Amino acid sequence: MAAAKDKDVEMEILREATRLFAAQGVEATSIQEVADAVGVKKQSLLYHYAGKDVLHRAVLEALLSRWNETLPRLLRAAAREDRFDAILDETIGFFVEDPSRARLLLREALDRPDSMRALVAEFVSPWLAVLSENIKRAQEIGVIRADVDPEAYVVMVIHLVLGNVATAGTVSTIAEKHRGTKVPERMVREIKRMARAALMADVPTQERRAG
Amino acid sequence: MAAAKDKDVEMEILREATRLFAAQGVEATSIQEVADAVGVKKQSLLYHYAGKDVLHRAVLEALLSRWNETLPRLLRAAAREDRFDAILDETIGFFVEDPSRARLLLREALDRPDSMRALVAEFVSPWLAVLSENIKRAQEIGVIRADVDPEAYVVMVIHLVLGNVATAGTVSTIAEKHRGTKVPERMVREIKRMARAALMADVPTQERRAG
DNA sequence: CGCGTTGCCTACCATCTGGTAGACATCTCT
DNA sequence: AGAGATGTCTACCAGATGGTAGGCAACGCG
Repeated sequence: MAAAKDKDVEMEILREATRLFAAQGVEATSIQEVADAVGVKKQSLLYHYAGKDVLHRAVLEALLSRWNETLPRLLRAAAREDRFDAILDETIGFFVEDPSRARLLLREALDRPDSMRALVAEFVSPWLAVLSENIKRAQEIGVIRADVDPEAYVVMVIHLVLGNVATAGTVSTIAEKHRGTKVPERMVREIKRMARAALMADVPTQERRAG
Repeated sequence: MAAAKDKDVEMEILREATRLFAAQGVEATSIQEVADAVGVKKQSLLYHYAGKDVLHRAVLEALLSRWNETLPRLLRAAAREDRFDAILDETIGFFVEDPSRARLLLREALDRPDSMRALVAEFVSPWLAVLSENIKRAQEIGVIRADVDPEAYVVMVIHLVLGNVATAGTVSTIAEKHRGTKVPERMVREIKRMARAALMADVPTQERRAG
């Protein structure tokens, strides 16, 4: 048995490496640890990924290629009518689906700012450009507040999503007994509310509490 | 020379450790490295701080005690009329003054969620309670939007500040040629604008662009 | 003066790190 | 069947890590 299972092992290594790198950081995770988690000897791992840096790159590439699969859906969403909620939902969903993604990216930004900048330039900038262009056009019509700084605004939303997902159950725990690793629904709701309120000119917020 | 300089060395160690821990993470920073940065032998460092964990704790305590010095000013600010801007300015200022603080806290949240939860409970929760209480009262008067979730809102603002400061020049670079380590003024402005817009019922934003 | 304390040092150590070399076994294709 | 590729392993290594043991000079103080 090879052809089928070989890929399985590589995928498994990638999955465990992603999890551990996200949880502890790349430097703090030994390839030994990854190998153990997969249930294989370190040297077998080194056969598939020639070095730690190779594994590291592979993990990032896997993450970003997944993101690139989501991008088209985002752009399609941008064309629809309720684009704002759709885009935000897709983005939040992507990270909530696997919080390791948020943690990994945040760590990358902290640990290797330069290489992160390159990744951002390649994978985020184009998407950012489209979004902020849309915002600018909406501003001209007056649908969106004129004082919004489009690029900066998008960055803010990214920080909201990444920060909340990555540190779910830590910073967020302040407001929640729920100490799980998942992002409390309450936080997701506030992200959306805030993102919308900071953008829209007046907006009758969809749900209105009895005040 | 002893009594005076001794403290100097300890402070110096603390400063360099803070910087390095923030930049690379605790696990990824060897005490050797810290000692070199201070210009002292590793064993001398180990004389002052019996172990790496001791040094680590000391760094965190130093940071949090600085924060506790800022707290009173915040609460005083909360009593004033323009409290919103004052509080936000103080908070942003605290982290911008030394971005290591933001990075360190973010790393702690990622690396040791449990110990971070404890720190949050001790140093953030009381302050959070006061703020959200204020927000709730303002909601009753109708000064603040009724759909704001006070605790969640404060957490969001924290994430905005921490995220932006910690990863300044990385995620934020998207929108800036300015690749320095400082937080672009543009981002600070958008944080404030967003925080305010998400909170206030209508708000004539202080500066209004020609639309 | 003598004696303990303080601060910094050299020397050393067990352990773990990423990585190499090379022995097997198995699977693939002619 | 036989040759080469493929995947897993044992054995090993040089270097770095956190930490210990202990020497030694300078100082404070009786």
